[in-house]
Amino acid sequence: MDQKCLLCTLRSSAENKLNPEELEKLSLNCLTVSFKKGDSIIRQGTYSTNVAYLKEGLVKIHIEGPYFTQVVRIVKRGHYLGLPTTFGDKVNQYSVSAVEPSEVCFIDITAFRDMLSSNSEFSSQILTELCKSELESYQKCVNRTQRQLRGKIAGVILEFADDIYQSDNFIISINQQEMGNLVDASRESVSRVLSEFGRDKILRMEGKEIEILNKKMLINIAQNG
Amino acid sequence: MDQKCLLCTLRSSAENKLNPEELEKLSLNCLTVSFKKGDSIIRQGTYSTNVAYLKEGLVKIHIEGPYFTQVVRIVKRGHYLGLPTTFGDKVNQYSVSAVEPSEVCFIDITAFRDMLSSNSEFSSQILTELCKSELESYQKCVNRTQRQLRGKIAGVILEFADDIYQSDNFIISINQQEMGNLVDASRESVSRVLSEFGRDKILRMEGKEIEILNKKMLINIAQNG
DNA sequence: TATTAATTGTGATTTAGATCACAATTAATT
DNA sequence: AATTAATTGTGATCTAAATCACAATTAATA
Repeated sequence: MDQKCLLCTLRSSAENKLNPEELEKLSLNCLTVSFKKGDSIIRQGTYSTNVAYLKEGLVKIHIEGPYFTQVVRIVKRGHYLGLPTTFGDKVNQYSVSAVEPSEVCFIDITAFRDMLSSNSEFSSQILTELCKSELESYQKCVNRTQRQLRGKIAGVILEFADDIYQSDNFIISINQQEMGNLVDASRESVSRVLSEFGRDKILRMEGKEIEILNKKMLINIAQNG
Repeated sequence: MDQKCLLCTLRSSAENKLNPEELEKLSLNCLTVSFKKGDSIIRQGTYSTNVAYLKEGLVKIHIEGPYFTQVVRIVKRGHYLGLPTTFGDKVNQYSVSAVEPSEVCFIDITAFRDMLSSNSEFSSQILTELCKSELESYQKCVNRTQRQLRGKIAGVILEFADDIYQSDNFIISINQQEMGNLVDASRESVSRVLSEFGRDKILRMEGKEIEILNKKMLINIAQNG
Protein backbone atom coordinates (compact mmCIF):
# COMPACT_ATOMS: atom_id res chain seq x y z
CA MET A 1 0.00 0.00 0.00
CA ASP A 2 1.55 3.19 -1.23
CA GLN A 3 1.01 6.18 1.02
CA LYS A 4 3.44 8.65 -0.46
CA CYS A 5 0.76 11.10 -1.63
CA LEU A 6 -1.20 10.68 1.60
CA LEU A 7 1.89 11.62 3.56
CA CYS A 8 3.09 14.30 1.16
CA THR A 9 3.20 17.73 2.74
CA LEU A 10 3.35 19.57 -0.57
CA ARG A 11 0.00 18.51 -1.99
CA SER A 12 -1.87 20.92 -4.25
CA SER A 13 -5.09 22.53 -3.09
CA ALA A 14 -6.90 20.25 -5.51
CA GLU A 15 -5.24 17.14 -4.11
CA ASN A 16 -6.28 18.21 -0.63
CA LYS A 17 -9.84 17.53 -1.74
CA LEU A 18 -9.09 13.87 -2.41
CA ASN A 19 -10.02 11.16 0.07
CA PRO A 20 -7.48 8.57 1.33
CA GLU A 21 -8.47 5.99 -1.29
CA GLU A 22 -8.10 8.50 -4.10
CA LEU A 23 -4.76 9.58 -2.70
CA GLU A 24 -3.60 6.01 -2.70
CA LYS A 25 -4.59 5.65 -6.31
CA LEU A 26 -2.73 8.87 -7.05
CA SER A 27 0.36 7.47 -5.33
CA LEU A 28 0.38 4.60 -7.79
CA ASN A 29 0.19 6.94 -10.74
CA CYS A 30 2.61 9.66 -9.89
CA LEU A 31 6.34 10.06 -9.87
CA THR A 32 8.47 12.80 -8.39
CA VAL A 33 11.52 13.94 -10.31
CA SER A 34 14.22 16.42 -9.35
CA PHE A 35 15.58 18.95 -11.81
CA LYS A 36 18.68 21.07 -11.68
CA LYS A 37 18.76 24.71 -12.66
CA GLY A 38 18.49 24.94 -16.42
CA ASP A 39 17.02 21.46 -16.91
CA SER A 40 14.17 21.06 -19.33
CA ILE A 41 10.99 19.78 -17.65
CA ILE A 42 8.51 19.97 -20.52
CA ARG A 43 9.57 20.28 -24.15
CA GLN A 44 7.45 22.15 -26.68
CA GLY A 45 6.41 19.90 -29.54
CA THR A 46 6.80 16.62 -27.68
CA TYR A 47 4.01 14.24 -26.83
CA SER A 48 2.93 14.14 -23.23
CA THR A 49 1.08 11.60 -21.14
CA ASN A 50 1.49 13.39 -17.85
CA VAL A 51 0.36 16.39 -15.95
CA ALA A 52 3.14 18.01 -13.98
CA TYR A 53 2.83 19.63 -10.58
CA LEU A 54 5.58 21.88 -9.29
CA LYS A 55 6.11 20.79 -5.69
CA GLU A 56 9.19 22.85 -5.08
CA GLY A 57 11.37 25.31 -6.96
CA LEU A 58 10.93 27.88 -9.68
CA VAL A 59 10.40 27.38 -13.40
CA LYS A 60 9.83 29.40 -16.52
CA ILE A 61 7.27 28.72 -19.24
CA HIS A 62 8.69 29.60 -22.62
CA ILE A 63 7.60 29.43 -26.22
CA GLU A 64 9.75 29.36 -29.31
CA GLY A 65 8.79 32.48 -31.21
CA PRO A 66 9.70 33.17 -34.83
CA TYR A 67 12.78 35.14 -33.81
CA PHE A 68 13.65 34.20 -30.28
CA THR A 69 12.46 32.31 -27.25
CA GLN A 70 9.88 34.15 -25.26
CA VAL A 71 9.51 33.60 -21.54
CA VAL A 72 5.78 33.73 -21.04
CA ARG A 73 5.84 33.55 -17.29
CA ILE A 74 7.64 32.45 -14.20
CA VAL A 75 5.80 29.88 -12.10
CA LYS A 76 6.56 29.17 -8.49
CA ARG A 77 5.88 26.09 -6.41
CA GLY A 78 2.32 24.97 -5.85
CA HIS A 79 1.10 25.16 -9.42
CA TYR A 80 0.37 22.70 -12.18
CA LEU A 81 2.37 22.82 -15.37
CA GLY A 82 1.10 21.67 -18.71
CA LEU A 83 -2.59 21.53 -17.85
CA PRO A 84 -3.60 22.85 -21.29
CA THR A 85 -1.85 19.90 -22.89
CA THR A 86 -3.97 17.53 -20.83
CA PHE A 87 -7.11 18.68 -22.53
CA GLY A 88 -5.64 19.51 -25.86
CA ASP A 89 -3.97 17.39 -28.47
CA LYS A 90 -1.44 15.95 -26.00
CA VAL A 91 1.38 17.75 -27.75
CA ASN A 92 3.09 20.26 -25.51
CA GLN A 93 2.51 23.72 -26.81
CA TYR A 94 5.22 25.26 -24.71
CA SER A 95 8.39 24.39 -22.86
CA VAL A 96 9.03 24.52 -19.16
CA SER A 97 12.52 24.73 -17.68
CA ALA A 98 13.85 24.90 -14.16
CA VAL A 99 15.11 28.32 -13.17
CA GLU A 100 16.03 26.99 -9.75
CA PRO A 101 16.42 23.40 -8.53
CA SER A 102 12.91 21.97 -8.66
CA GLU A 103 10.84 18.99 -7.64
CA VAL A 104 8.14 18.04 -10.09
CA CYS A 105 5.46 15.45 -9.59
CA PHE A 106 4.37 13.82 -12.86
CA ILE A 107 0.86 12.42 -12.76
CA ASP A 108 -0.48 10.01 -15.32
CA ILE A 109 -2.98 11.78 -17.51
CA THR A 110 -5.60 9.03 -17.28
CA ALA A 111 -5.46 8.92 -13.51
CA PHE A 112 -5.71 12.70 -13.44
CA ARG A 113 -8.75 12.69 -15.69
CA ASP A 114 -10.34 10.00 -13.52
CA MET A 115 -9.94 12.21 -10.46
CA LEU A 116 -11.45 15.11 -12.36
CA SER A 117 -14.56 13.17 -13.23
CA SER A 118 -14.96 11.35 -9.95
CA ASN A 119 -14.29 14.20 -7.57
CA SER A 120 -16.03 17.46 -8.34
CA GLU A 121 -14.23 19.37 -5.61
CA PHE A 122 -10.95 18.36 -7.17
CA SER A 123 -12.09 19.49 -10.60
CA SER A 124 -13.40 22.73 -9.19
CA GLN A 125 -9.94 23.53 -7.79
CA ILE A 126 -8.37 22.80 -11.14
CA LEU A 127 -10.91 25.02 -12.87
CA THR A 128 -10.07 27.77 -10.45
CA GLU A 129 -6.38 27.47 -11.17
CA LEU A 130 -7.00 27.63 -14.91
CA CYS A 131 -9.20 30.68 -14.55
CA LYS A 132 -6.63 32.49 -12.46
CA SER A 133 -4.02 31.77 -15.00
CA GLU A 134 -6.22 33.08 -17.81
CA LEU A 135 -6.72 36.36 -15.98
CA GLU A 136 -3.03 36.59 -15.30
CA SER A 137 -2.33 36.09 -19.00
CA TYR A 138 -4.63 38.95 -19.89
CA GLN A 139 -3.02 41.21 -17.37
CA LYS A 140 0.46 40.26 -18.52
CA CYS A 141 -0.59 41.01 -22.05
CA VAL A 142 -1.55 44.54 -21.08
CA ASN A 143 1.61 45.04 -19.06
CA ARG A 144 3.84 43.82 -21.82
CA THR A 145 2.59 46.35 -24.27
CA GLN A 146 1.53 49.35 -22.29
CA ARG A 147 4.45 49.97 -20.06
CA GLN A 148 7.86 51.03 -20.89
CA LEU A 149 10.95 49.14 -20.06
CA ARG A 150 11.79 50.78 -16.73
CA GLY A 151 8.27 50.02 -15.53
CA LYS A 152 8.35 46.42 -16.70
CA ILE A 153 11.70 45.71 -15.11
CA ALA A 154 10.62 47.37 -11.87
CA GLY A 155 7.56 45.10 -12.01
CA VAL A 156 9.64 41.97 -12.44
CA ILE A 157 11.93 42.90 -9.54
CA LEU A 158 8.88 43.47 -7.35
CA GLU A 159 7.40 40.14 -8.42
CA PHE A 160 10.58 38.38 -7.38
CA ALA A 161 10.76 40.24 -4.07
CA ASP A 162 7.11 40.11 -3.01
CA ASP A 163 5.68 37.07 -4.68
CA ILE A 164 8.55 34.67 -5.15
CA TYR A 165 11.10 35.29 -2.39
CA GLN A 166 9.08 37.37 0.08
CA SER A 167 12.16 39.42 0.83
CA ASP A 168 13.68 42.65 -0.44
CA ASN A 169 17.08 41.03 -0.52
CA PHE A 170 17.43 37.99 -2.73
CA ILE A 171 19.55 36.18 -5.26
CA ILE A 172 17.84 36.47 -8.61
CA SER A 173 17.96 33.23 -10.53
CA ILE A 174 17.58 34.51 -14.06
CA ASN A 175 20.18 36.37 -16.06
CA GLN A 176 19.66 39.61 -17.94
CA GLN A 177 19.05 37.82 -21.22
CA GLU A 178 16.22 35.82 -19.65
CA MET A 179 14.81 38.90 -18.00
CA GLY A 180 14.82 40.49 -21.43
CA ASN A 181 12.86 37.56 -22.83
CA LEU A 182 10.40 37.96 -19.99
CA VAL A 183 9.76 41.66 -20.55
CA ASP A 184 10.32 41.70 -24.32
CA ALA A 185 13.50 43.67 -24.35
CA SER A 186 17.05 43.21 -25.48
CA ARG A 187 19.70 42.11 -23.05
CA GLU A 188 21.49 45.45 -23.49
CA SER A 189 18.42 47.47 -22.60
CA VAL A 190 17.89 45.39 -19.46
CA SER A 191 21.47 46.01 -18.46
CA ARG A 192 21.11 49.74 -19.00
CA VAL A 193 17.95 49.98 -16.92
CA LEU A 194 19.44 47.93 -14.09
CA SER A 195 22.55 50.12 -14.06
CA GLU A 196 20.27 53.13 -13.93
CA PHE A 197 18.39 51.70 -10.93
CA GLY A 198 21.77 51.17 -9.28
CA ARG A 199 22.92 54.70 -10.00
CA ASP A 200 19.66 56.09 -8.64
CA LYS A 201 20.12 54.08 -5.43
CA ILE A 202 16.89 52.18 -6.02
CA LEU A 203 18.68 48.84 -6.02
CA ARG A 204 22.00 47.56 -4.79
CA MET A 205 23.34 44.79 -6.97
CA GLU A 206 26.30 42.54 -6.52
CA GLY A 207 26.39 39.82 -9.10
CA LYS A 208 23.05 38.09 -8.81
CA GLU A 209 22.28 39.50 -5.39
CA ILE A 210 19.67 42.21 -5.41
CA GLU A 211 18.69 44.43 -2.53
CA ILE A 212 15.82 46.85 -2.88
CA LEU A 213 16.91 50.14 -1.33
CA ASN A 214 14.05 52.38 -2.31
CA LYS A 215 10.91 50.33 -2.57
CA LYS A 216 8.54 53.26 -2.79
CA MET A 217 10.38 54.52 -5.81
CA LEU A 218 10.43 51.07 -7.39
CA ILE A 219 6.68 50.68 -6.92
CA ASN A 220 6.20 54.11 -8.38
CA ILE A 221 8.24 53.23 -11.44
CA ALA A 222 6.36 49.95 -11.85
CA GLN A 223 3.02 51.73 -11.75
CA ASN A 224 3.81 54.86 -13.70
CA GLY A 225 6.39 55.57 -16.36
CA MET B 1 -42.16 23.01 -18.13
CA ASP B 2 -39.55 25.13 -19.80
CA GLN B 3 -37.92 23.53 -22.81
CA LYS B 4 -36.10 26.46 -24.30
CA CYS B 5 -32.61 25.06 -23.74
CA LEU B 6 -33.71 21.59 -24.82
CA LEU B 7 -34.94 23.04 -28.09
CA CYS B 8 -32.10 25.53 -28.52
CA THR B 9 -30.04 24.87 -31.63
CA LEU B 10 -27.12 26.98 -30.48
CA ARG B 11 -26.12 25.00 -27.43
CA SER B 12 -22.47 24.87 -26.42
CA SER B 13 -20.52 21.64 -26.70
CA ALA B 14 -20.63 21.43 -22.92
CA GLU B 15 -24.41 21.86 -22.84
CA ASN B 16 -24.72 19.06 -25.34
CA LYS B 17 -23.50 16.74 -22.62
CA LEU B 18 -26.46 17.58 -20.39
CA ASN B 19 -29.45 15.28 -20.11
CA PRO B 20 -33.03 16.53 -20.62
CA GLU B 21 -33.61 17.08 -16.90
CA GLU B 22 -30.43 19.11 -16.58
CA LEU B 23 -31.38 21.09 -19.66
CA GLU B 24 -34.72 21.89 -18.13
CA LYS B 25 -33.02 23.11 -14.99
CA LEU B 26 -30.75 25.20 -17.17
CA SER B 27 -33.77 26.70 -18.93
CA LEU B 28 -35.03 27.97 -15.60
CA ASN B 29 -31.70 29.61 -14.84
CA CYS B 30 -30.75 31.24 -18.07
CA LEU B 31 -31.78 34.29 -19.98
CA THR B 32 -30.97 35.31 -23.52
CA VAL B 33 -30.27 38.97 -24.23
CA SER B 34 -29.65 40.75 -27.52
CA PHE B 35 -26.98 43.38 -27.89
CA LYS B 36 -26.43 45.96 -30.59
CA LYS B 37 -23.04 46.74 -32.04
CA GLY B 38 -21.04 48.70 -29.48
CA ASP B 39 -23.14 47.61 -26.48
CA SER B 40 -21.35 46.63 -23.33
CA ILE B 41 -22.01 43.02 -22.32
CA ILE B 42 -19.68 42.64 -19.36
CA ARG B 43 -18.16 45.58 -17.51
CA GLN B 44 -14.74 45.39 -15.91
CA GLY B 45 -14.93 46.09 -12.21
CA THR B 46 -18.58 45.19 -11.75
CA TYR B 47 -19.91 42.32 -9.72
CA SER B 48 -21.21 39.36 -11.66
CA THR B 49 -23.56 36.53 -10.80
CA ASN B 50 -23.73 35.08 -14.26
CA VAL B 51 -21.71 33.19 -16.78
CA ALA B 52 -22.28 34.41 -20.31
CA TYR B 53 -22.37 32.28 -23.42
CA LEU B 54 -22.12 33.91 -26.84
CA LYS B 55 -24.81 32.22 -28.92
CA GLU B 56 -24.53 34.49 -31.90
CA GLY B 57 -22.46 37.46 -32.99
CA LEU B 58 -18.97 38.79 -32.41
CA VAL B 59 -17.52 40.45 -29.33
CA LYS B 60 -14.24 41.86 -28.10
CA ILE B 61 -12.66 41.28 -24.72
CA HIS B 62 -10.93 44.42 -23.54
CA ILE B 63 -9.05 45.58 -20.50
CA GLU B 64 -8.48 49.10 -19.30
CA GLY B 65 -4.74 49.54 -19.37
CA PRO B 66 -2.90 52.38 -17.70
CA TYR B 67 -2.86 54.42 -20.90
CA PHE B 68 -5.54 53.06 -23.18
CA THR B 69 -7.99 50.25 -23.62
CA GLN B 70 -6.45 47.10 -24.89
CA VAL B 71 -8.45 44.65 -26.95
CA VAL B 72 -7.20 41.32 -25.68
CA ARG B 73 -9.06 39.19 -28.18
CA ILE B 74 -12.01 38.87 -30.49
CA VAL B 75 -14.40 36.07 -29.61
CA LYS B 76 -16.88 34.58 -32.03
CA ARG B 77 -20.08 32.68 -31.37
CA GLY B 78 -19.95 29.41 -29.53
CA HIS B 79 -17.76 30.45 -26.64
CA TYR B 80 -18.26 31.32 -23.01
CA LEU B 81 -17.45 34.80 -21.78
CA GLY B 82 -16.44 35.60 -18.26
CA LEU B 83 -15.59 32.10 -17.12
CA PRO B 84 -12.62 33.30 -15.07
CA THR B 85 -14.95 35.52 -13.07
CA THR B 86 -17.04 32.48 -12.17
CA PHE B 87 -14.20 30.95 -10.26
CA GLY B 88 -12.56 34.09 -9.13
CA ASP B 89 -13.71 36.85 -6.86
CA LYS B 90 -16.91 37.44 -8.83
CA VAL B 91 -15.68 40.84 -9.94
CA ASN B 92 -15.26 41.06 -13.69
CA GLN B 93 -11.62 41.48 -14.52
CA TYR B 94 -12.27 42.59 -18.06
CA SER B 95 -14.97 44.08 -20.23
CA VAL B 96 -16.76 42.48 -23.14
CA SER B 97 -18.51 44.52 -25.83
CA ALA B 98 -20.44 43.60 -28.93
CA VAL B 99 -18.54 44.22 -32.14
CA GLU B 100 -21.51 42.95 -34.13
CA PRO B 101 -25.13 42.41 -33.07
CA SER B 102 -24.97 39.55 -30.61
CA GLU B 103 -27.11 37.12 -28.65
CA VAL B 104 -25.81 36.28 -25.23
CA CYS B 105 -27.18 33.68 -22.87
CA PHE B 106 -26.65 34.58 -19.21
CA ILE B 107 -26.57 31.58 -16.91
CA ASP B 108 -26.90 31.84 -13.18
CA ILE B 109 -23.56 31.14 -11.58
CA THR B 110 -24.97 28.74 -8.98
CA ALA B 111 -26.81 26.67 -11.57
CA PHE B 112 -23.66 26.63 -13.67
CA ARG B 113 -21.57 25.42 -10.76
CA ASP B 114 -24.16 22.76 -10.01
CA MET B 115 -23.87 21.43 -13.54
CA LEU B 116 -20.11 21.42 -13.23
CA SER B 117 -20.17 19.29 -10.13
CA SER B 118 -22.99 16.98 -11.14
CA ASN B 119 -21.98 16.29 -14.71
CA SER B 120 -18.35 15.47 -15.29
CA GLU B 121 -18.66 15.47 -19.05
CA PHE B 122 -19.96 19.01 -18.88
CA SER B 123 -17.11 20.07 -16.68
CA SER B 124 -14.61 18.34 -18.92
CA GLN B 125 -15.83 20.40 -21.88
CA ILE B 126 -15.49 23.59 -19.89
CA LEU B 127 -11.98 22.59 -18.82
CA THR B 128 -11.13 22.00 -22.45
CA GLU B 129 -12.39 25.44 -23.44
CA LEU B 130 -10.34 27.07 -20.69
CA CYS B 131 -7.22 25.20 -21.70
CA LYS B 132 -7.59 26.18 -25.34
CA SER B 133 -7.99 29.74 -24.35
CA GLU B 134 -4.87 29.61 -22.20
CA LEU B 135 -2.81 28.29 -25.10
CA GLU B 136 -4.27 30.94 -27.36
CA SER B 137 -3.28 33.62 -24.88
CA TYR B 138 0.29 32.39 -24.84
CA GLN B 139 0.44 32.34 -28.61
CA LYS B 140 -1.08 35.80 -28.85
CA CYS B 141 1.49 37.01 -26.38
CA VAL B 142 4.29 35.84 -28.63
CA ASN B 143 2.66 37.27 -31.73
CA ARG B 144 2.09 40.63 -30.15
CA THR B 145 5.70 41.14 -29.35
CA GLN B 146 7.66 39.28 -31.95
CA ARG B 147 6.11 40.41 -35.17
CA GLN B 148 6.09 43.76 -36.71
CA LEU B 149 3.05 45.72 -37.58
CA ARG B 150 2.60 44.57 -41.18
CA GLY B 151 2.71 40.97 -40.01
CA LYS B 152 0.28 41.52 -37.16
CA ILE B 153 -2.24 43.32 -39.32
CA ALA B 154 -1.96 40.67 -42.01
CA GLY B 155 -2.64 38.12 -39.26
CA VAL B 156 -5.74 39.94 -38.07
CA ILE B 157 -7.13 40.19 -41.61
CA LEU B 158 -6.56 36.46 -42.09
CA GLU B 159 -8.24 35.71 -38.75
CA PHE B 160 -11.32 37.63 -39.87
CA ALA B 161 -11.35 35.98 -43.29
CA ASP B 162 -10.62 32.38 -42.31
CA ASP B 163 -11.83 32.02 -38.79
CA ILE B 164 -14.61 34.53 -38.35
CA TYR B 165 -16.27 35.07 -41.74
CA GLN B 166 -14.95 32.10 -43.71
CA SER B 167 -14.74 34.28 -46.79
CA ASP B 168 -12.09 36.39 -48.46
CA ASN B 169 -14.61 39.15 -49.00
CA PHE B 170 -16.20 40.57 -45.89
CA ILE B 171 -17.31 43.67 -44.05
CA ILE B 172 -14.94 44.20 -41.18
CA SER B 173 -16.76 45.26 -38.05
CA ILE B 174 -13.98 47.01 -36.20
CA ASN B 175 -12.49 50.37 -37.05
CA GLN B 176 -8.82 51.18 -37.39
CA GLN B 177 -8.59 52.45 -33.83
CA GLU B 178 -9.90 49.14 -32.50
CA MET B 179 -7.62 47.18 -34.79
CA GLY B 180 -4.79 49.24 -33.37
CA ASN B 181 -5.84 48.29 -29.85
CA LEU B 182 -5.89 44.66 -30.93
CA VAL B 183 -2.39 44.64 -32.40
CA ASP B 184 -0.87 47.26 -30.09
CA ALA B 185 -0.41 49.97 -32.61
CA SER B 186 -1.57 53.52 -33.15
CA ARG B 187 -4.52 54.24 -35.37
CA GLU B 188 -2.24 56.11 -37.78
CA SER B 189 0.12 53.19 -38.19
CA VAL B 190 -2.79 50.86 -38.90
CA SER B 191 -4.04 53.26 -41.53
CA ARG B 192 -0.63 53.44 -43.17
CA VAL B 193 -0.20 49.67 -43.33
CA LEU B 194 -3.70 49.17 -44.74
CA SER B 195 -3.07 51.81 -47.42
CA GLU B 196 0.15 50.03 -48.22
CA PHE B 197 -1.67 46.70 -48.61
CA GLY B 198 -4.09 48.47 -50.94
CA ARG B 199 -1.30 49.99 -53.01
CA ASP B 200 0.42 46.61 -53.27
CA LYS B 201 -2.84 45.05 -54.52
CA ILE B 202 -2.95 42.67 -51.58
CA LEU B 203 -6.34 43.98 -50.45
CA ARG B 204 -9.15 45.93 -52.04
CA MET B 205 -10.90 48.15 -49.55
CA GLU B 206 -14.01 50.22 -49.86
CA GLY B 207 -15.10 51.65 -46.57
CA LYS B 208 -15.43 48.67 -44.29
CA GLU B 209 -15.54 46.12 -47.11
CA ILE B 210 -12.36 44.13 -47.48
CA GLU B 211 -11.51 41.77 -50.29
CA ILE B 212 -8.33 39.75 -50.17
CA LEU B 213 -6.76 39.92 -53.63
CA ASN B 214 -3.44 38.22 -52.97
CA LYS B 215 -3.86 35.71 -50.20
CA LYS B 216 -0.50 34.02 -50.68
CA MET B 217 1.22 37.33 -50.19
CA LEU B 218 -0.90 38.12 -47.13
CA ILE B 219 -0.07 34.77 -45.56
CA ASN B 220 3.57 35.35 -46.32
CA ILE B 221 3.49 38.75 -44.63
CA ALA B 222 1.68 37.28 -41.62
CA GLN B 223 4.31 34.58 -41.22
CA ASN B 224 7.47 36.48 -42.05
CA GLY B 225 8.29 40.16 -41.92
C1' DT C 1 -30.37 68.25 -46.28
C1' DA C 2 -27.59 70.64 -43.21
C1' DT C 3 -24.66 70.26 -39.44
C1' DT C 4 -21.99 67.83 -36.33
C1' DA C 5 -19.39 63.94 -35.09
C1' DA C 6 -16.56 60.06 -36.11
C1' DT C 7 -13.34 57.93 -38.99
C1' DT C 8 -9.56 57.85 -42.20
C1' DG C 9 -5.12 59.33 -44.94
C1' DT C 10 -0.68 61.21 -45.04
C1' DG C 11 3.26 64.23 -44.20
C1' DA C 12 6.87 65.86 -40.66
C1' DT C 13 9.12 65.06 -36.44
C1' DT C 14 10.38 62.59 -32.36
C1' DT C 15 11.70 58.71 -29.56
C1' DA C 16 12.22 54.31 -27.01
C1' DG C 17 14.51 50.75 -27.61
C1' DA C 18 17.11 47.61 -31.00
C1' DT C 19 21.31 46.57 -32.97
C1' DC C 20 26.27 46.74 -33.49
C1' DA C 21 30.70 46.73 -31.45
C1' DC C 22 33.85 45.75 -28.07
C1' DA C 23 35.81 45.92 -23.37
C1' DA C 24 35.32 44.23 -18.68
C1' DT C 25 33.78 40.90 -15.40
C1' DT C 26 32.51 36.67 -13.62
C1' DA C 27 31.90 31.77 -13.80
C1' DA C 28 33.00 27.16 -15.44
C1' DT C 29 36.26 23.62 -16.98
C1' DT C 30 40.55 21.59 -18.07
C1' DA D 1 46.07 28.37 -11.62
C1' DA D 2 45.17 28.79 -16.43
C1' DT D 3 42.13 28.85 -20.13
C1' DT D 4 37.74 29.10 -22.09
C1' DA D 5 33.05 30.29 -21.95
C1' DA D 6 29.26 33.01 -20.34
C1' DT D 7 27.58 37.18 -18.65
C1' DT D 8 27.51 42.11 -18.12
C1' DG D 9 28.32 47.39 -19.10
C1' DT D 10 28.25 51.15 -22.13
C1' DG D 11 28.96 54.06 -26.15
C1' DA D 12 27.44 55.00 -31.13
C1' DT D 13 24.17 54.43 -34.56
C1' DC D 14 19.86 53.01 -36.55
C1' DT D 15 14.87 52.24 -37.04
C1' DA D 16 9.96 51.02 -36.53
C1' DA D 17 6.46 53.02 -34.91
C1' DA D 18 4.56 56.86 -31.92
C1' DT D 19 3.12 61.38 -31.87
C1' DC D 20 1.67 65.74 -33.76
C1' DA D 21 -0.88 68.21 -37.11
C1' DC D 22 -4.37 68.86 -40.26
C1' DA D 23 -7.07 67.83 -44.41
C1' DA D 24 -10.40 64.68 -46.44
C1' DT D 25 -14.03 61.39 -46.08
C1' DT D 26 -17.83 59.12 -44.30
C1' DA D 27 -21.48 58.43 -41.02
C1' DA D 28 -24.86 60.06 -37.70
C1' DT D 29 -28.31 63.24 -36.06
C1' DA D 30 -30.92 67.36 -35.66
